[in-house]
Amino acid sequence: MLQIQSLRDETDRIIKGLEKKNVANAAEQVQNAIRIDSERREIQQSLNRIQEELNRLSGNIGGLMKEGKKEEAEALRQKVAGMKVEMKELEEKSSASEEALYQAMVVLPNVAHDSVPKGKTPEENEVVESWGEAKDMADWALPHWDLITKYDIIDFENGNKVTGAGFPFYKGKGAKLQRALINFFLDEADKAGYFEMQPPILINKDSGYGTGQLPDKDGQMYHAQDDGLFLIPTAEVPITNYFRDTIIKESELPKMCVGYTPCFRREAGSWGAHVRGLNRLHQFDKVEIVQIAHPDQSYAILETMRKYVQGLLEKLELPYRVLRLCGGDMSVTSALTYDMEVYSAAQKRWLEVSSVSNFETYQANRLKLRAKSEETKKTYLLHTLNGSALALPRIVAALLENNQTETGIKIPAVLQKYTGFDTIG
RNA sequence: AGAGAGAUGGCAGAGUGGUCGAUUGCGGCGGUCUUGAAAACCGUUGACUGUUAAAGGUCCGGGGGUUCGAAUCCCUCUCUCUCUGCCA
Repeated sequence: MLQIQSLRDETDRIIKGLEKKNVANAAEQVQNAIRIDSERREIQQSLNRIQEELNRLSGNIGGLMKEGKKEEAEALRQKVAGMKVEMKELEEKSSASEEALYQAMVVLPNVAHDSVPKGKTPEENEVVESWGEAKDMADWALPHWDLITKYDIIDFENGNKVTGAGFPFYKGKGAKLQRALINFFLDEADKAGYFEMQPPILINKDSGYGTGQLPDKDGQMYHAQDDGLFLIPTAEVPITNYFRDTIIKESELPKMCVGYTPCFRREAGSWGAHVRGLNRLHQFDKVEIVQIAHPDQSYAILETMRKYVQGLLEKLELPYRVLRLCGGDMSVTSALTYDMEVYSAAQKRWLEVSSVSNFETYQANRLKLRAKSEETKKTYLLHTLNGSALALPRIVAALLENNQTETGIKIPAVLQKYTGFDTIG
């Protein structure tokens, strides 16, 4: 959630940033929130004055009682009881205006960073970098959904039977490849200074709210209703929420964490021909990096995070490009997002394998994730960032497709010590 | 899952209706002393809101209630601990 303070202080910048996110009537919405807020503060102030008076008189009653002046105390008590009606009214007004402000604020997405290109569709994303050769493949080259059947390493049929669509079994060398990738990603993150965590994969409502999945995107998460818990869509949720309601020492910044988890997404209404095979699943594995940063450092850190992810793709020898997402393709909570896409020659398309974002204070505001300044002793909101490093299924798809020969699939050199084999076939 | 106890500031731990936002200890920070450090002593040390700054207001697990007044009484939810049961 945005901070009302920044709507007041930087109205124009906020409106511009929201317009880039294609918010309809951004100026009106912002002005409306500011208006509600100033009404809210007025009500708050009258309420505070009444409370002050009431506190004072109540104290007086106590004093009179002690001195044994019963009649005076009784008279005062009746006067105060009358004031409570007025206070009750103000309290109701106050909470109504708080609710109105919340409603006005919660619908606003994060403000796009200056560098975010305008645009509505993925076609308007900006390619900022690319690496490797996106070459064509021979006629005999197969898409991964045929390769996994040919080598019997991933089994959708039995996943269908046991659970349902989008819940495959990984088998034999397919399972080993998954395990190898997870370990490779975790080891690399460790070397880069990330602190490894194994978070819970069920989260409560407060956590879903903290990182922005709730209140409105609960349809994307699996819900364990009896217990009020949700299966995580990404490790971002538990790891970022680990820092919820905390005040971090400036000397401990930035916090760098990495975690491997399965991820669960209902993906309601997003199925079609282009999501065959591993391109979209209900359950998949991902290694996620999260950083908590000082506001002055977050954009430099965002760059190091994306370079880190690019390094992983290079070690895996996968040709990729980096996109700076346009306002219309970014998530609600993000201020700037880079997507990493790997080229799949056999599918002749780019596959998104990682998304690295800076959320600035949008999540931190809900999380109450703050630091305390050494100098001014004041608390301030931190910036949260995260990125996939990396999501497994599309990496597997790209590895299978790009490294296939007529007789088998070659395992990239860096992975061989993890898999224990150099070919699937 | 059953029975009981409990939830207070970074931590420990007082406080059962009236200057309690909260005694005290530890820790942290500043200072005195010291060549330096330790010890000792003195001071300081929660968050949110509000204001130019103040004043003021809110917060003692969450929510609701009683009362002129609640950390303190009542209801409810959540969580923790101990014992019993069960079990990777």
